[in-house]
Amino acid sequence: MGRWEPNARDRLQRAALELYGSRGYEQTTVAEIAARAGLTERTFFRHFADKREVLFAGSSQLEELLVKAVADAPAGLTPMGVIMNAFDTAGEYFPDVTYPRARNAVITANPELMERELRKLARLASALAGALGVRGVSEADAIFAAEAGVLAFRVAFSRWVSDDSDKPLISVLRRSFADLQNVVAGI
Amino acid sequence: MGRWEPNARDRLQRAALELYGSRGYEQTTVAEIAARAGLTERTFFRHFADKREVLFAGSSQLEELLVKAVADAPAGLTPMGVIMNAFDTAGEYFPDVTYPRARNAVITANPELMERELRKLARLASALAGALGVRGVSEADAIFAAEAGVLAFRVAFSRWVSDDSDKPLISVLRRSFADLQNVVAGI
DNA sequence: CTCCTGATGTCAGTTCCTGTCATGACCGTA
DNA sequence: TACGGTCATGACAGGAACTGACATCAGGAG
Repeated sequence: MGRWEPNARDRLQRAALELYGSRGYEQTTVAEIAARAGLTERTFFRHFADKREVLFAGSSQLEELLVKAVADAPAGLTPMGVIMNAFDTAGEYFPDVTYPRARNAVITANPELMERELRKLARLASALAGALGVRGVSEADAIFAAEAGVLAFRVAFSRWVSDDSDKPLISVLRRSFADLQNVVAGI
Repeated sequence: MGRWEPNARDRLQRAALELYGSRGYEQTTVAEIAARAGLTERTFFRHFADKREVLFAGSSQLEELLVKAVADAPAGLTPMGVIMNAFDTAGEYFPDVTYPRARNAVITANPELMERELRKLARLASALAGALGVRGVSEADAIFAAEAGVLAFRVAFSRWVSDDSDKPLISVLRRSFADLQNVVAGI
């Protein structure tokens, strides 16, 4: 596989996160990222579709993990139960808070990066709804359960990275789902 | 106010929607939009921050309307009740489906435009959560109620523009909120 | 050793977007 | 009427994001 210096993709991701974090996203050029990784601008765009995508390489892995968890969930659960069960497994996908925290700080600091984050989460919700559909859940229920799950996850993630107490993500997630259910239930 | 040919901003919006719709967003250049409106590229960027923003001029109006509805809601309602009440008034903001339908077709056809749409909805949710906070709702409850409301609205809007029966938006909205509540309630 | 494959480099070009200065229409005032 | 101020627009230059086309170069297969 890799000839030349290996792990070009990883080096680009690392260089981008460092530069976005120190200098800011807008003040960083793709040429600078590539140079720091010992590569050229053209090679950057062979690995990542655009300047934002370099921060979102792992999102498809998370999506696959969650979709698989939905598919493998035990029978007899409600749609929302399946989703909550799936996000429990996502808690293990984020063992340490330091890297997600650094990445989150960069993303929340820039509207363009937030846009991309929201797009990835929308794609995740769509994939989860599809996986629920395979289980026989109606399209409407699947969409709402998946979107509600992503909403709870998004809030939980935000709480998790901005909290100093180093609680595990899974406990924050459970609390988040409970809060959502309570609020939505209130007429 | 307006010297020269008036309504430059409107002309730009119209030209953009037409070209995005016929030729596609990516195949349309800003210079072409400006030329169709009888203006120059530079003037386009004086009216709109970027090539996407030209489709989202009305979103701040909707936000103001909904925030005001939250602020003016009767006392004694639950957070979710306040939000549902506010979105009822939004139904009147969209009397006719034809323009929203054309706009929606353009947006859903392009990922970059979808990103901007999601950002606008996230901003709307944040504003609504803030308005709930002013009413004394806790931050957690405010965020979940606002985000859940925007979720129900998003699904309702999507159903509304893709439905041929020309049901009024408000009835689709109520159905959407009810579906969301039912699904989220299920453990 | 030679051929082939695939990752990278080089270069030209388009488009988005911005800064800067010039222009010209409208308005108020004398 | 004349004149100056204001402000939307035009004209121009330039940076940076991205893309297509072609060259190059390391290593593996034969």
